[in-house]
Amino acid sequence: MSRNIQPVTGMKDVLPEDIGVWQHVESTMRTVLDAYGYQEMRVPVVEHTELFKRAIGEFTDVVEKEMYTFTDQGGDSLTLRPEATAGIVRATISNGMLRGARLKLWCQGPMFRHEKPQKGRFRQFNQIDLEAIGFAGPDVDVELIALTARLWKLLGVSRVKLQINSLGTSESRKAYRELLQNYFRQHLDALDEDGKRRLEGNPLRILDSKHPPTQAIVGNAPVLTEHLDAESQAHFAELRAGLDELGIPYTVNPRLVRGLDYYSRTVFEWITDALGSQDAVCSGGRYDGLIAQLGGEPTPAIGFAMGVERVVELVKLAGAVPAPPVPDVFVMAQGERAQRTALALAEQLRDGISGCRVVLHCGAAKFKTQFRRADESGARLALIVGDDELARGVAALKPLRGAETTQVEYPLAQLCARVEEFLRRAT
RNA sequence: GUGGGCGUAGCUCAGCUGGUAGAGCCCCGGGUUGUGAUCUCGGCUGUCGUGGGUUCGAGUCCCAUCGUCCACCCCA
Repeated sequence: MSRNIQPVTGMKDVLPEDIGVWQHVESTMRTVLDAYGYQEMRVPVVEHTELFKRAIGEFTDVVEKEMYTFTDQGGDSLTLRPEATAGIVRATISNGMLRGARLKLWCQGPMFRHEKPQKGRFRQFNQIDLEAIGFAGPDVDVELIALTARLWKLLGVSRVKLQINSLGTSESRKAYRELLQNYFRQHLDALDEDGKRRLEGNPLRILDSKHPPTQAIVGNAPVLTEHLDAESQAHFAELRAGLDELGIPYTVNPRLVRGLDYYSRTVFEWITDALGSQDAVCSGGRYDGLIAQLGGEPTPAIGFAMGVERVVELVKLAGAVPAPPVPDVFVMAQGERAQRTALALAEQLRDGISGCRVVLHCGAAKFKTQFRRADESGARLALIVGDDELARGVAALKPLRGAETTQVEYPLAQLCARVEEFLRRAT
């Protein structure tokens, strides 16, 4: 056992027993994205390290200590993407897609962050990522959130709550930041280690502290939403009005500060109480400055990322997991000649009946075992090639798991018709 | 990166205060049976996570290390 090759820490296999939920989540999401006119695109898993440093922010946790960065054989510093927005934005610039365009894009795939794994947190995890580029909002902001709300509805997920906030423009945030620093400097003794460290680096995060003495101070701290520039305030008001109109419940959380530097104005987060301490299921926001910052022509945009593993977990908890497909016909045979015949018959069924799910039990197992496998497979019909049948050039058809055990034999020429007839009767 | 719990057959676990390993399920084979349920008989699998140490002797004690789970942190 110790000699076996271990999976890499924090990287999980998705086993067949779980794949149904994944596919359900993915296909439901696809349906929703189609309904809103979003187009899929695919971008590399690896980008130049520089891209993430510039997009996410050099002094964020993600960039400072969580990236999988390596030097390739050519001496370039490359990084496994820790999030998707940077890559998408880079792609729109690289491919000359901007130029005043209105882009509604999405992509899906694995992201990588070297964190310590725990419940709902992995080093390789999947995100569905969506970006609306070229839209200043706030109408798209509302639509984007409506899209996510629709997804929860279709997936039967109810234990999620929406929080929203506005960070203002980068200028007004800078001003607020100074205000906040001044306030906390007057209450230095109430801050814990983390708080003191953040005071210079990212004072907004102190608002999120779980440290009780810090929380007490936070209560009287200046509130971000009260220090927004006028335009951002109007933007935020319209966002709220839009959500109200669509009947999407939310709470304004003035302490909601996204961890990546590029956000401005609208930020939102769907949180859950069902997954332990990793409670963010889907979150995003507006990043009006990012594209210009990465060298594209100034373009407003908004997007979000959804943690697929976490959504899958929520769907499982809600019990809304669709049943896996069941074979139509289970073919069994014993002996070399019979197995060859069975193989041919199975092909005949797949040829003759479109979409027919045929499972073959090849091998030396006895019919007793094969019947058990057939039952376990959930198949409705068994097609048996035994010695008797072989000798007479026929096969036996037998309903499975029913009370009746009548065994009927058919000339092979009529096989497809008979099977089809049976399957039709069974549904 | 910091803390705590856990690491014994494919799976779930038992193994008291140290004396070189067990149960159930699964799997394989036989019997019973209206060939697939039930029942019954038999069988297989482990360097007890890894490496050191203490001891006449360690799954059981000590140290280290790795893995895993949960929390902090951070975030999807």
